[in-house]
Amino acid sequence: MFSKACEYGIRAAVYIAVQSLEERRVNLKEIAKAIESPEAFTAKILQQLVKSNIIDSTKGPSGGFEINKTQFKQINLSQIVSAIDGDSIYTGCGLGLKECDENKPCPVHDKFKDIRDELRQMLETTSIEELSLGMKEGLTFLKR
Amino acid sequence: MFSKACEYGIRAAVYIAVQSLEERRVNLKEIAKAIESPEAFTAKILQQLVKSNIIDSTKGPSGGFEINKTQFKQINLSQIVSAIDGDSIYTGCGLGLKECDENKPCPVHDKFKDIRDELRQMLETTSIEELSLGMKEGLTFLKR
DNA sequence: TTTATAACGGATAATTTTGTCCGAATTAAA
DNA sequence: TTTAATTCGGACAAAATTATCCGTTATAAA
Repeated sequence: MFSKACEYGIRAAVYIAVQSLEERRVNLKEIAKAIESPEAFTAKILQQLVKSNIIDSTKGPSGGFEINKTQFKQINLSQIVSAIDGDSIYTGCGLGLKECDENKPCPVHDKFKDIRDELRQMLETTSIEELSLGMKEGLTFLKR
Repeated sequence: MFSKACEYGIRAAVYIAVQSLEERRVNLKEIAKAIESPEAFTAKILQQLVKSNIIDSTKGPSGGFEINKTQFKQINLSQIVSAIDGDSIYTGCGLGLKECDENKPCPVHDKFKDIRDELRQMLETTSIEELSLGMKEGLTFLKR
């Protein structure tokens, strides 16, 4: 469904969010360990999230990553996915055709449209806040 | 969503089905041209479909690929996807966790489950027959 | 029986994605 | 002011996926 980079990106964002709830800024090493991801690769992904203004970063000692609490409700999965994988998941044809729309649909166009609309709906309505609360309550997990 | 190989595989299967409706057996060259796919790569994918008993092949002059009409109703998208991409699309965790289930769910487990169940439902209930009929009527397309 | 056609199978190559390394820039703490 | 911690950025490497090549096998037609 998503690229590996995107999976790591979502996991990292959720972890950062959970820690930000407690006013904790976290660094790369801690994040990679917490979500069991390759450190250097995760660094690249975090940089993308910083550039997309989804997370904030601070250099130097006691630096690291955090999410501004005022944005908690506004950041959703859709933004993270778009930042990392682009929006091909929404716009691309299910069978890989370059040109596929209502006028010239592929054989599965309508059926895929339904599924993708629901996926989009889900990603857009799932906030980072919601996900971090589930984590905080110990109901969900980010590794294994 | 699917791998490129899987996209080509579905397109090829639909094309073969449409031609089989008219009792036409088609060869690799024709298929690759019709669906605008790389010939040699498509050959590999067709071999997978043959091994999975989704399509039939015949060697030699006037040989090629076809789909047994008696199977038209039984072959669905789910079988093609499973044959090429495996069933990770059904079973894998949306965030890439090795271990993710009701007992130890990732933060998006439930939401993804809903989407994937619908995807599965769609793939399982969409037959190759249905798709080939849309093509035959000139309503859907396999290239561009 | 010979020949040409087409799928099959294995090796190899190109491209993309995933992952690593390392030095530069920044900045808080000593 | 110096040092150490940390992100940032670019180059590089490994792995996976996509794609090609070419000889082998089977078989229909000549």
